[in-house]
Amino acid sequence: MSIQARRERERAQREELIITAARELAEAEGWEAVTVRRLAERVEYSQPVLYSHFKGKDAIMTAVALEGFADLAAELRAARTAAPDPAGALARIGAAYLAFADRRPALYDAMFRQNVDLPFATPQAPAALHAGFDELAEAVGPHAGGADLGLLTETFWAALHGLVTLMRGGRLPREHQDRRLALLVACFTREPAGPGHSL
Amino acid sequence: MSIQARRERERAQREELIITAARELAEAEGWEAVTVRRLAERVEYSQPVLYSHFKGKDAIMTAVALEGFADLAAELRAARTAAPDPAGALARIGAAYLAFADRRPALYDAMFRQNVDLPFATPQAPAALHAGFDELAEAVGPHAGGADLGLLTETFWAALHGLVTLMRGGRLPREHQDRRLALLVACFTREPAGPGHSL
DNA sequence: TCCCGTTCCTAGCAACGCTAGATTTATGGA
DNA sequence: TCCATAAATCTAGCGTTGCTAGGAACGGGA
Repeated sequence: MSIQARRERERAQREELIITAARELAEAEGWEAVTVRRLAERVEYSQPVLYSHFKGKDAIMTAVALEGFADLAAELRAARTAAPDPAGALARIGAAYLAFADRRPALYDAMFRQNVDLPFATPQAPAALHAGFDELAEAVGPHAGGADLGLLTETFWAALHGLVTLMRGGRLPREHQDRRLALLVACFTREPAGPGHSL
Repeated sequence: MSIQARRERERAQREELIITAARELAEAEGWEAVTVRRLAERVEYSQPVLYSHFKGKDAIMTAVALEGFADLAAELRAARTAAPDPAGALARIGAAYLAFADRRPALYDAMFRQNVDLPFATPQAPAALHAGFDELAEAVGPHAGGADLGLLTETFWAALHGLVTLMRGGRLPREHQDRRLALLVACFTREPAGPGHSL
C-alpha cells in the first residue's frame, strides 16, 4: 500500500502547487489573466492534468478562496485581540478587514466576489470561514444590545464588503475610506454622530 | 441636411434598440449569456454594426447601466417622499434600494458591479447617478449630526450594496434581509439596539 | 520480459471578442 | 436615366478561451 500512499501524497502536493500558482498569478495580474493554459504552463503539466484535479476554472478559484479564509480569520483575530476596549475592537477589526481586501484584492475576489458553489451561512460552511465570522461577531457582540447577534454581524460584514467593492470598482474614491469606516463604527457603537475622525 | 438628420435619427434608434436588447437578454438569462453574436442576431444586424456603435461589449454594458441610473433614482425618490418621517424615510429608501437590486439583478450588476470606465464620485458623473445619490443623502441628512453628509451617505450606500452583493453571491441567506436592513437603519438613526423588526 | 492499468499529452471542438476586406446599398451629379 | 463615388453593411476569419476525446508513454506485478 506504500506505493499508493506515495501517489496520493504526490497528487496532493501537485494540487497544492496548482492552487498556489493560481493564487500567485491572480495576485500578480488579476483573475482575468489566469487561464487554464497559462496555469498548466506554470506548473509544467498539460491542461487535462489540471482538469483531473479540478472540475474547471471556477473550482480552482474556489480552492484558492478556501485557503484565503484561514488567512483572513487569523488577521481579524489578531486585530481584535490587540484592541484595548470594545469600541476599539470594532474599529480595528474593520480596519483589518479593509486592509486585507486592499492588500490581497485577487484573493478577496475569489473569497467573496466570485459566484461560487460553496455553503456559506450554514454549518456546512468551511471552518475557517466560520472562524472569521466568529471574530467579527465577537467584536460586534458588545454593541448588539437586544439585537440578534448573527444578523447584526452579517449587517456589519455587509457594510465592510460594500466599502471594499464600491471602492474597488471605482464607485467610491480611495481617499477617506478610513473616515467612512469610522462613521460606520460610530453607528454600530451608537456613538454620537461626529465628523468621522480617521481614528 | 435632412438626409443626414434622418440618418442620425435612425442611428440613434438603432443604438437604443441594441441597448434595450442587451438589457432584456441580460435580465432574462444573465450577463454571461449576453454575447455580441447573440445580440447581433437579436437586433438583426451583423456584429460589426454593433461595434460601430460601441467600442466593445463593456461599452454596451455601460450604456445599459447609464439608463438604469435614472430608473433607480426615480424609485428612490418615490420611496423617500412617501415616508411620513425621517426615520421612516431611511428605512423606506433602503428597502427600495434592495428591492430594485432584487427585481433587476442584471441591471444592478451593470450599474454597480461591473468594472466600468465611468466617472463616479466627481461632478463629471452622470446626472441620474447624482440624482440617486442625492436622494440617499436627503434621507441620511436628518441623522448626520455633525458628520460629513457625503461620506455618511457613501457609507450607507456601501452597506446597502454589501447586503445586495453578499446575498446575491450566496454568502447571506435570502431570508431575514429585511431584518438586516432594519438593524442597519437603526444604527444610522441611533435608535436603541433592538431585535431588528421586519418593519 | 511481458502485460495491463494508470497517467499523461497531443490535438481538437465550439464559442468568445473583435476586425480586415469584400460587397452591397444609397447618394448626388451628368 | 445612368453612372461614379461614398457610405453602410456583411462575410469570413484571427487569436484566445474553457474544456475533452483518444492515443501514447509509463510503471508495477507476474
